Amino acid sequence: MDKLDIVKALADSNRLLIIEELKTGEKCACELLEKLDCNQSTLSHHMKQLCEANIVEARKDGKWIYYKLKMNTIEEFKAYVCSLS
Amino acid sequence: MDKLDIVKALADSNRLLIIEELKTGEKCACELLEKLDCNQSTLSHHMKQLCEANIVEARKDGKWIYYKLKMNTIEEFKAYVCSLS
DNA sequence: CTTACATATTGACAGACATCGATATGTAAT
DNA sequence: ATTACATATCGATGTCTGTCAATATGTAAG
Repeated sequence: MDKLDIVKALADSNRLLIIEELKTGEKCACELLEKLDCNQSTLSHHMKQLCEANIVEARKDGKWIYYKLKMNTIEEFKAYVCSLS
Repeated sequence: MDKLDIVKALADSNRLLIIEELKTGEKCACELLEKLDCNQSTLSHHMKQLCEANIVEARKDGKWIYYKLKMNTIEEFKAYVCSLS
């Protein structure tokens, strides 16, 4: 886990919203797109960054791609934040 | 606490280093400057951002300014990260 | 095989931001 | 008063990044 990659991936209002959505469970890209005020290509770009930072993982099912939070990484990041106090 | 402000303030390698330094306790700007590979004005700029995000607080003592982690904010941010899992 | 749909990629662009040198401000010592 | 030191601010610059339109790729249905 790279802390810097993670915080950089979090440092955007749309990506924080995406994470908020994924807290309630797996969602496909088109569901996420409905919640955000942005273009499809912009969403795709954000999902790529979240995946590359290992915060989110993707699963393909037919023509849909489902995303969910990657708990390993989140736990590691949580441990880092806890180490600050 | 604004999550976005916090993650944005964390999303820089020098500022992560600063936080790492402050984990061990209060330090003045010149001590931090020794640890970072940057200019004095750059450090000052980073400290301003960390203070404005309420991650760090400053205390003036003579000609020195001492910085330390602001635990209130860190605890709140920790609560957010914990809410993700 | 054609059409429709879901998602990714590319290229362009504007705004954000890290960095620096120069300078200003404030403080203490001589 | 002057000098030395600690820190902040300003202005300029180059790089990074969020955004979009256009296009490509992949998948399923008709």
